[in-house]
Amino acid sequence: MSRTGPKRSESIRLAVLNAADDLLVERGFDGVTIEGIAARAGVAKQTLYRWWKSKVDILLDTLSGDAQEGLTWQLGSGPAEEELQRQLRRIDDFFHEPAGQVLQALLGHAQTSPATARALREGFLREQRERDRAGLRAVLERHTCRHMDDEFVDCLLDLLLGPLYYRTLVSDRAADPAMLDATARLVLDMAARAAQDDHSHAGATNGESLS
Amino acid sequence: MSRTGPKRSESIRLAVLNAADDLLVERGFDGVTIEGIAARAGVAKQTLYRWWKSKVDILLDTLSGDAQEGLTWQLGSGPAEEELQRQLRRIDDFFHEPAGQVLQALLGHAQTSPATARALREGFLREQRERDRAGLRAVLERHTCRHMDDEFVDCLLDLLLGPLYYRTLVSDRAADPAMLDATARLVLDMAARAAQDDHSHAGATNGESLS
Amino acid sequence: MSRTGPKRSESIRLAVLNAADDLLVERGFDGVTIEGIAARAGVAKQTLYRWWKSKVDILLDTLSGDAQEGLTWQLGSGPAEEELQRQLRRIDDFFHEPAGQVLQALLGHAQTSPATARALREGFLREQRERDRAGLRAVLERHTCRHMDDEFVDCLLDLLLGPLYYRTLVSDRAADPAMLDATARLVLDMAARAAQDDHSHAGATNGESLS
Amino acid sequence: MSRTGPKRSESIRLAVLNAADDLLVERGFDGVTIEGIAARAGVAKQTLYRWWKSKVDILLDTLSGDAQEGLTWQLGSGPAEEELQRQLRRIDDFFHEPAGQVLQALLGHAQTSPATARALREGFLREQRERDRAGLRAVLERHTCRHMDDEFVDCLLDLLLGPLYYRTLVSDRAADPAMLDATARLVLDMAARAAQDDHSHAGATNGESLS
DNA sequence: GGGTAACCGAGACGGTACGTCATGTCTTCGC
DNA sequence: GCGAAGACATGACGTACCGTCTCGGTTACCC
Repeated sequence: MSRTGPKRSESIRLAVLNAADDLLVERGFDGVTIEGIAARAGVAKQTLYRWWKSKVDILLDTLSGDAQEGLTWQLGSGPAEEELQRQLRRIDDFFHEPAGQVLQALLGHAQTSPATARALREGFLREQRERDRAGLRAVLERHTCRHMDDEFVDCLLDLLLGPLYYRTLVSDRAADPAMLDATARLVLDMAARAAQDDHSHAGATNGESLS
Repeated sequence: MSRTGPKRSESIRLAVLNAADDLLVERGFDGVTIEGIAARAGVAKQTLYRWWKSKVDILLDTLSGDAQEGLTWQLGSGPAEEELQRQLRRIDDFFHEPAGQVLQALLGHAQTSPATARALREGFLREQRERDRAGLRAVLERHTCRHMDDEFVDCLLDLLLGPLYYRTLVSDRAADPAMLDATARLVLDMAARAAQDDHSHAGATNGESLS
Repeated sequence: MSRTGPKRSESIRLAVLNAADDLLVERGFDGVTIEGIAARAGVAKQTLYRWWKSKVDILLDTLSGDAQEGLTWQLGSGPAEEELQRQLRRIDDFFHEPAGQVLQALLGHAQTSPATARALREGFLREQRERDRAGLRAVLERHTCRHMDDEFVDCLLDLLLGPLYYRTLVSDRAADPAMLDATARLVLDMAARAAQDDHSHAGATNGESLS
Repeated sequence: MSRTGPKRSESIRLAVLNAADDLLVERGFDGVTIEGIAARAGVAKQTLYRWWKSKVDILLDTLSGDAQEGLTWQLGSGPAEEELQRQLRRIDDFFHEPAGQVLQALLGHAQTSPATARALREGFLREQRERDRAGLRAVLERHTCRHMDDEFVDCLLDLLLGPLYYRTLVSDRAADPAMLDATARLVLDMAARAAQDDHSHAGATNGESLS
């Protein structure tokens, strides 16, 4: 006894996501309004409220489509250091694309909106963390010929991504290629060192392996 | 031709800053409104507009007073590693205080407001960077017995602070003490390595010294 | 070339009329909405639009069924004055029944909606006027033993019903029995007087017979 | 400790009342919307909500200014019958003026809105009743040389005005001059008769004097 | 009995107006 | 003449219905 009646219009969904995206790029986060999206998408406000809880919800929806590809690890066969550097540059580039600006705006809003923070972290950021973990692990394991457990990879990810995000979100100084390269190298060094320590205590916890 | 009449009331200024601070903690950034501040401070809206350009301007004003102390380097005589770790923990703690929440909120708003970004960076963040640079340089120079030029210290600062800010702003996972310690150690390692390289090419640029 | 398929459901029609009636009594005219009727009757909006043009149309439909009986003249064999008084009280009672509230609401709406006014007058009110005319004429002719022409009866009807409707629609003071009785008596007096005049000029127009 | 700040703008008040009046005449009661009034008066919605509770409240406000004059008794020195007839015609004319349409619309709305009904009756209608009572009493007392108590005059007012209002609100047949004249005469007759009865029982109640 | 209409519930959709809230400017008055 | 109180135009908010439309599912008639 499934429900009857017309089905949700996919074309409307896309029009809305595009309108939101466009407005964000053109006018910034505060320039994105429900009324503006509705007007630009040629859609009734009620239609927005029917399918999304808020404008943040709409922007989150644009992320799932657009951001994935821009942040995916494209692994090659080069040296580990190059691979990491390449990925850092991809992330840096991503923040200059529309999808990246959406992410940046949402990260900004998340600082003051617990609901946004929660939604972002449990949704996009969790998935992205998984992609990043897999990507970094692949690089590290090929580099060190060792298995890396999740906690350790997570920690290295923080070290790897932290400086780049810091510059992007806090300093807004263009991410310095040299600094990115240094970051990549430090992380590899640390992984290598940990791998050596691994001979004796394989199952070492994150905390111990760092000390 | 100096102006006459009553002078700006300092007590009003403080009442306003406190009201803004309180509202931010209680209701978040969007809960801070000009009208709300005026009502809570028992002050007319026009008085706010007379002395501040916007609510962001008010919050920036609270930073200058409150945030400085919370983020100042309190140098001791311990090993460099401990000094850095201590400072990282201080920063981490700071973000849980009201002043830290103001900074976090402003950083968030800066993601989508160029005006806020500019004001924040040219004001508070620039000064804070100077304090951080001086603090870190002092630790490093005592540790390595070498002079460090600004660009290099800046780069190390990004590496030192990046992961902590990343966790705070992006992941919101409580900053892991082990990770903070690892960060501190990596930065010291890198500084030490650079100091050794320094024998031959003292004036090396940032980029070269990292390669 | 007769059509095929299921026929209009009478049970739905009744459910709709009842729902409309109930809503009107419970929530007043503005509380009667197409959506509300549909929901309460367990019916799709489209079904309403298929059979009725508007909510006013629905309410008009309830009148034809319910109001007729409440306003019918039940002639007895008593003195004319009592007959008229009885009928005035029946009308007064009617306005306190649900059907009477529907009529009152529609009369109200008709003040500002030409379409409603037209529909009401060409439908229910015209029929009611005919019933009233027949009823009053019967009473008067038995009382005066004279034929009354339509125009004169209509005029007397206005005099008879006017004060009651005025109180109901304008003053909302409970219709005073004494006033109703006085009204009835005045109308009879006037009819009697007109009947005397009638000896000489039988075909006198309404206007003349009143002067 | 009186309040300070700018005072309510009278020009805005008038602009609003005029806009409401105009819209009512042009587009009918449902065509009068808060947004429409605001737009036409060149005023913010908030300003309307500041001073009036609803659009009905605005229309009620227009009545106090405009309707008074149109419905005032202008007593002359002619025979009582002429005086009453003249007043009835004035009322009839009034309903074709804008102010009369406002009253008609509000009377209509009052049928289904207890709040409107209450406001209208406790405000405009009560005052109008007092004017009418004074006017009719003046005519009757000059005519009969007797004092009339309020209840009796009220009752005669219902008889006098009822047919006219009935035609206006219910039938919408143009008010027939002959009928108006007959109404006036009947009321005078009744007053005269009551005046004769008055010799014996001066303080008779309304009910008794009618029986 | 199988088409073939129409009926019917459900509800998506573009709209209009609602009443509320905060904005930033302007005006008035009291100290 | 400063500063409070607050009126004002503006514009987005989220809600409620409007009237139209598109779906499936279900009758009921007709061949």
